[in-house]
Amino acid sequence: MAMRDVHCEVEEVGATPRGRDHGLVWLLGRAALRSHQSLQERFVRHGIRKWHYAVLAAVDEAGPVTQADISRRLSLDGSDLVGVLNDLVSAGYVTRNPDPANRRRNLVALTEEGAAALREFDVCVVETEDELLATLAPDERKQLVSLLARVLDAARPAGVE
Amino acid sequence: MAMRDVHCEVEEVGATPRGRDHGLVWLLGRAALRSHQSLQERFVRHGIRKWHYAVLAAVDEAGPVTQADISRRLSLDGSDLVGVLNDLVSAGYVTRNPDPANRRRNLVALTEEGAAALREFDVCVVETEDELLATLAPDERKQLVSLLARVLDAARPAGVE
DNA sequence: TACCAATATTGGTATTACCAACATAGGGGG
DNA sequence: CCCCCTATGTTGGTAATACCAATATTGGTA
Repeated sequence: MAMRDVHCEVEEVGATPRGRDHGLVWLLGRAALRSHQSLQERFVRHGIRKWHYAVLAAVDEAGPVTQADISRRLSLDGSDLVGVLNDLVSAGYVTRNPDPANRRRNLVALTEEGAAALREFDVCVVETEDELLATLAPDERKQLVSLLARVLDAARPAGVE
Repeated sequence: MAMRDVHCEVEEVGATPRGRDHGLVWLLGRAALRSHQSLQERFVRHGIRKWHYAVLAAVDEAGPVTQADISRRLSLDGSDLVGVLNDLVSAGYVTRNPDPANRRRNLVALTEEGAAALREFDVCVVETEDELLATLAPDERKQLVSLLARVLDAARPAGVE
């Protein structure tokens, strides 16, 4: 890795954050990593990963949708969605059929088994969140979620949903 | 991927979270991803990635330290640290010399250039955090950081630092 | 001395996010 | 109607990350 020479003058920065350990980006990254691992640990017992759950939930909430819709809604690359759907179809959790109105599109719909499985998987999410937020009071949980949602809205590129 | 059959009875779960979009794990993951990308975008102009910054900061704060110390302090795998240090040594940002007191260990120390570069890189972090937290009031920023730190402390396996 | 633990290093793997290319199909303007 | 442009789904590849296994060297210790 070729590191570029540092040539800028920096004598008046003064904004050096004392306690770099507590930077927001750092904390976000570690918290996300741990929560993700904790959730995946539960999902793996059901043979799924987080995107399987996210796609199931999206199809459940939006009714029969096209893959492009799911992709946009979840900010999941279309090519990655294909693999996830292959798994979900194999498991019998969703159906994927061409849209008769527009034969480019596939309509993805939740099956009975998919709906039942989704309720199972929801438990994993609830358990993980309870574990993570065990030390927080209920109003603090709401505060954290609210603050994170606002950060995400601000960081969103341009009016995506 | 072989998905296990869902056989458990779920009739009394009732904890299905309405608004799955707003689950903590989901929000954490997306926020971390976006903030990480925003930071990396700035770091890449200096030819570094986040671990280079983290290691530089750790060496700066802890004085000359062994690689094992850095590894534990940052929860960074020792093998990954080797590569990061190779880059930092090549760039002249740190020195890595055997500890005369214990020849298994390497002592990593910040150079003048490393210290100057670190101050440069700090600007990237400050800019990224300002961008992410632009919509939050100062006390909300502190609240978010505080809540995240508490979540992380709770999720920490066992007395690490 | 002989065994065990710590350290640094090499190499490999799995996951994730993303990108490029492509074939197919729709829609719209000439 | 034909041509162009876009949207869609699909395949394949890449970079970064996190982690794990094996090893050589060294320290400490029973």
